[in-house]
Amino acid sequence: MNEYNPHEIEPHIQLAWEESGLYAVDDASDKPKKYVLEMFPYPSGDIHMGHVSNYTYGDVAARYARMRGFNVLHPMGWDAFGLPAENAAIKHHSHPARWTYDNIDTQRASFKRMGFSYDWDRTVVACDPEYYRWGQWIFLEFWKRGLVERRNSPVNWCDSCGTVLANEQVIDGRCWRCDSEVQKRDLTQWYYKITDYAEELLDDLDQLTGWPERVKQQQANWIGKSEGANVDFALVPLEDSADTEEAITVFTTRADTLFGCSFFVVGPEYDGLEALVAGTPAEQEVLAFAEEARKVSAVERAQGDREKHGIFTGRFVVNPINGEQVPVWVADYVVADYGTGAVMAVPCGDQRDFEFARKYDLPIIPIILSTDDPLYASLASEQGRVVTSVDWPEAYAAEGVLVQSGPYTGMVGGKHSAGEAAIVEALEAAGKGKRTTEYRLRDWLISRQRYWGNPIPAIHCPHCGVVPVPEEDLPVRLPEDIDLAAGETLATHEGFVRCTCPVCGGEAKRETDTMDTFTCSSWYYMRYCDPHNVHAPFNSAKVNAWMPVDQYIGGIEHAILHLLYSRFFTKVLRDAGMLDFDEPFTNLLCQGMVLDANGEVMSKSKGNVVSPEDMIARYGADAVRAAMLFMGPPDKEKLWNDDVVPSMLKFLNRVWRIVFDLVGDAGEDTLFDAEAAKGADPHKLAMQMKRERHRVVGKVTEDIERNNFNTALAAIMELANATGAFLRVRPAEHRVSCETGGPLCRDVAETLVKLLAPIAPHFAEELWQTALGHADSSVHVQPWPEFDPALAAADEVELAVQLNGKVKAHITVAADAAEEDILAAARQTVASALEGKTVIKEIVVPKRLVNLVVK
RNA sequence: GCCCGGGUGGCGGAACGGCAGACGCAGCGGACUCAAAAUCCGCCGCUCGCAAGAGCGUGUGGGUUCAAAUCCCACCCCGGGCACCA
Repeated sequence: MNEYNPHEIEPHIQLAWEESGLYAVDDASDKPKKYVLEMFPYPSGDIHMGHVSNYTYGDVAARYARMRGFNVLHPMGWDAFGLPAENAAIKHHSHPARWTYDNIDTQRASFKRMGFSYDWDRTVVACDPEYYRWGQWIFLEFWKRGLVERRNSPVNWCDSCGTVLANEQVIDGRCWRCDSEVQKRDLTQWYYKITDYAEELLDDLDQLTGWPERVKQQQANWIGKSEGANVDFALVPLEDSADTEEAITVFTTRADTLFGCSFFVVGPEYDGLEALVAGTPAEQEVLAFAEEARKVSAVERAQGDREKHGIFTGRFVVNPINGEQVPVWVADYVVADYGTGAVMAVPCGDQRDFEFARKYDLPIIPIILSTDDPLYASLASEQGRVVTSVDWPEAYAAEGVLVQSGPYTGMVGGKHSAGEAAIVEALEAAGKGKRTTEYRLRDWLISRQRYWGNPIPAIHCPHCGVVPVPEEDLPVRLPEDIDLAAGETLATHEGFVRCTCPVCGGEAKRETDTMDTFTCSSWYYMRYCDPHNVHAPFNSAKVNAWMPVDQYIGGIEHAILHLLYSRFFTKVLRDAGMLDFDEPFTNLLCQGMVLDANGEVMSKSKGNVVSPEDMIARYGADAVRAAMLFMGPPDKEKLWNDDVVPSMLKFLNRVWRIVFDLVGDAGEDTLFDAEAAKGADPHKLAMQMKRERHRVVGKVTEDIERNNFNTALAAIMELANATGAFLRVRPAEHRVSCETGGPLCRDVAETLVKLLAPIAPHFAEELWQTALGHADSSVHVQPWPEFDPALAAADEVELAVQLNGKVKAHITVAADAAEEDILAAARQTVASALEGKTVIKEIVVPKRLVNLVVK
């Protein structure tokens, strides 16, 4: 009897797969397509358990789809630009490319050892000029379409990374990569105008029925749509000024509360602040206050409830709804880059304004109330203005009824209320307001002041301005002769910077910023569909044939970043006529983190990292794969437990023996137990075996379809257990007969092997070729086992008998027994408990239970 | 504060409103063995009981239902996202 030895079989099977090109994809196949994709890795070094989980899920999905008869595209590549490579190069006095490609080699070897079924011929490496060239091409396309902008504005600067960051890369005021504090700086930078697509990016979330709710929610939060109006407040001129035309515009979602506006606030970053206070008595004080307020760091600002500070500017504006003059304050609670950087303050309806009014003793005018409020009756009929500043503990921000609001008194107020609509309409008619929508989403800042990235294809000409590099000159190559350790950068690299203007031919300077690494990952999944194209980023027909990705798998940390940017790219390229779909990823699986046994994140500094390579070396890749799948549902966090891996090896060993027993020669049964077999009914056993085989195939199929890999594997274990029990008592003389041996046993053996093929691919392949004798074929291109629900159905079922919902006994009845017969049997079983009681209701749930309600 | 998840044995986790704890780990007992490992068989939520059995059990408190881990209401705790966004 041979033994299962993963270390012997895995390498030679991997080699055989590679030599036969088993996983090469044929574009011309007439099978239906299935695109299974996992987020490509950053080549940071050896693979970790997060990679194992991510890519094992993908590999199971891909292998399963292949066996279901799909033409499966399952590629792999590397997200190879980025700062870690550059830092490593500086540290080791080498070149980022070297570190990157070394790590890619390491990871590729590990992925092969894991047995992942990629078409390696389609590999995309983001730092390869053959790839980044087309990223530049796409940049130029965006430029043509008016989606590239270069502008000066306050940006997030990370000093330790030495570059600016996109909003999405700032987490609680800190850099996403190095966690150091981000500062605000005024710089001229390059942007992709993702806000042009804000509306569609939000609306189309509804189409994504195959995405987890939490991811869609996060994107919706991030885009942050608010419907409201811009309202103009005319500035009251200073006495010695003749200018009466000026106005300050605010954005508000609560125009219904306009009658309660008792003051007006601009933020310390407000553009026109200097002009506003010029010549006022407190000019210097106000400017000093604003300067001080601007110094507060992003981290500090992110700390929730901060005390509000403000100062009166000495100026007044006119409330457009009633002509009242209200004072203009500068205060630190106004967000600079949202809306217009100025707000109308309604302390009655807004908690922040309320607190500010309390602190600085500004009027609070009640204009919206609940009808339950004791004030309501008096104010509803009141003709004059009532101002109160004491009674309320907090602002009334909910929906309510408007009072003291002129013609709008009595209307419903609140966001999107009738009162709001009426007032905005009146403002629009008067030319003092305009309905508008604001988004929290900002344009995507894509320029980075780093070497190891895709160069922005632009040229600065003293005569022609900033001009695009002509398409035929692409790619703008990164110079290889650069000494980063010596402090050299693209900007100091003479050979890179000096160029001629493509428009006038004069001397010019090349743009020295590179693109955010997320631009590379925003379209790589399209390149996989046509990876060797030298004429275009991709052939549209090929991409339209493969895309969208049917199953995308990756970490939740990209819920906003990568997934939002990719959706944006897809929509732009669609509008450019290159794509015929709206969304890139139909189904999304966000895997949970792999944590250590105590629920802690694995990290080198904690010393709790479990090495996948170590596990493979000890137990083989198939056991590692099975353990990862068995650990829990893919989208939940998994607490890694080393003990699960050997237990999976044990399980595979067991199946190994079972398969050989099922189809091996007579007399070699290792599992047969003569004592236990005495009196066994061979025919009945065979029927049970067959039923279990069909039931489990149905269950495994359903579970894999829903990505419930843990319960799929549990079901296979059930089949193995049932088969083991069957073999234990199977009389030797029946082992080749029609029902009890022969065809049934062979069918069970092949079924077990096929069900395990996506999970333990080497193991299944070896059994398929040796034990099952299919020496010249691969189990991975066999059809998935069929199952017949009729055969899975039992002819007898056990029902629970409940009294008042509590289980008291069990009865076994024919599966098709009549309800009356079932009830009769049930009553009889619990007869003694029924004595002296009246049955007032009887419930029969077919194939499950009987409940007798008694009194 | 708003919005998503989640809370089930010693542990990881299962359960279309229908027998809570599938499957596995750990533990306990047995077979095989000189012995151990491996393998095989059995037990394994808690409490009381020699047992038959009884009672209690899915974060807490209510409710709906013949029947609730599952549905509804209120609350507590844990994880995540957004947040002075007007």
